[in-house]
Amino acid sequence: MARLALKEKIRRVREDAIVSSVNRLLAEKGFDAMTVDEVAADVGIAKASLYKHFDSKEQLAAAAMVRVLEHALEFIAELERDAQASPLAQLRAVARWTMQVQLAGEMPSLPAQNSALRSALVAHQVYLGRLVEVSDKLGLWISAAQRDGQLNPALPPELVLYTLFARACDPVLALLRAGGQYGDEQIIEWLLATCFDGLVAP
Amino acid sequence: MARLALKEKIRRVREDAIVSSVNRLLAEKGFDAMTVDEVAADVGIAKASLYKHFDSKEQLAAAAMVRVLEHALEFIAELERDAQASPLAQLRAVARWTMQVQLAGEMPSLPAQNSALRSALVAHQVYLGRLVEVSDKLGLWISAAQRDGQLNPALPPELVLYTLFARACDPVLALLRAGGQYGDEQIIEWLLATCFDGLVAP
DNA sequence: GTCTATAGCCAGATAGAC
DNA sequence: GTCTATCTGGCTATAGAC
Repeated sequence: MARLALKEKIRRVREDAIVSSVNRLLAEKGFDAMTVDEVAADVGIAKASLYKHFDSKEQLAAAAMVRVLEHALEFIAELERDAQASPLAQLRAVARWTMQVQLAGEMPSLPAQNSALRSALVAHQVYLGRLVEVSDKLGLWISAAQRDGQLNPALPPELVLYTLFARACDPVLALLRAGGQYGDEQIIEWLLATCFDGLVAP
Repeated sequence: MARLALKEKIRRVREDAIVSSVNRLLAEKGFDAMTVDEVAADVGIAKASLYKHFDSKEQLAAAAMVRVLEHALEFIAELERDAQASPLAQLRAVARWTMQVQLAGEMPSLPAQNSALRSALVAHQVYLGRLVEVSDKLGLWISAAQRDGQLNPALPPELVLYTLFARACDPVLALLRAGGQYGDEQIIEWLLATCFDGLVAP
C-alpha cells in the first residue's frame, strides 16, 4: 500500500513537471510552434516517456488548460471570501489576474482554429468541467453587476463572459510591452480601463 | 509591346485569383492549418505553378495581408470624403468595417507567434508600407478625437490603435455567432459598444 | 508557365530492449 | 516507466519534361 502511494506521488510530481513545461512553452510559442520534442527536452526525459503519461500533444495542451482553470478557481475562491466587494470589483480583479498571468508568461495560447485540438478539448471531461465552473462563478457576478446597474444590462451576459475570456489572451498586451515604454502595471491598468470603460472619454 | 502588356494582364488576373483563394483559406483555417496544396487545388492549378508566382507560403500570406490593407485604405479614403463626420465616428466606421470583413469570412488570421511568418512580414516592404499608411491615417483621427475630448486623452494613441487592430480579429465575434442566437448586425453593434463604451453601465 | 513526380525535412507517435 | 531507434505521414519546395 505504502509503495503504491509512493509511486503515485512520484507520478504526480513528474506529471506536474511536464505540465509546467507545457504551460510555459504554450505561453511562449503557442500550440502549433511547440513540439513534443521540446517538451521532452525541457522536462529532461525521453519523448517516449512523455507518451506514457499523456496520449497526445492535444492531451498535453488540455492538461495545461486544466491547470490554468484550477488556478483561476483558486483565485476566485479567494475573492469570494471578501463579501464586501461589489460584483464589478470582483470581475475587474479576475480580469487583472488573467492579464498578470499573461504578462508573467504563464498563459497558454491555443489557436482557435485548430480542429484536432478543438475536438480533443470538447471531449476532455475534466477540462470542460473546470471551464463550466469558472463560467458559472463569473456568470453569477455578471448577472449581479447587471442587476445593480454596474454593468451595462443591455449586453447579453455571455457577451460579457466571452469578452473577459478574450482579454486573457489579448494581443494588445504583448504589443504594448514590445514597445518597451511602459511598465507592466501601467499596461494592465490601461487595458482594464479600455475593457470596462471603453475608449471614449469618461 | 501589346503582347507583353497582355501577358502582364493575364499574370495579374491569375495572381489575383491566387490571393483570393489564400485570403479565404487564411480566414477559414488560419496560416498554420492552410496548406499550399489546398491553395493550388482551390485555384485550380498545380502547386509548382503557384511557386512560379510566389516564392513561399509566407509570401502568399503577405500578399493576402497587402490586399486587406489596400481594401482598408480604399474604405478610409471613402470616409475621408465626408468632412462632416467627427473623428470618433470615422474610427467607429473603420472598426465596424473590420468586423464586417471578419464575419464575411474575408479577414486572414495569422498566428502572432510564428517566427518564420513574422520575419517574412517585417521584411516585406509593400506590406510594411501599407501598414504604416493605415496606421498614419487612423493615428490622425485618434489624435483629433483625443483633442476634441471624444476619446479618452489619458490613453496613449498607440494603445487605441492596437485596440482597434485587435478588434479586427477578436474571437468574441466568432464565439457569439457560434451561439446562433443573434444576427450579424446585432453582434457587431454590441462589439462596437464594448469596444468604445466598455462593459460598464452608460 | 504549366504539369507530374519526387526530394527533403520535420514532427507526432511507437517498437522493443532494459 | 525509461530509454534509443525508428516508423509514418504530411508538408514545403523543387526537378525536369513539355
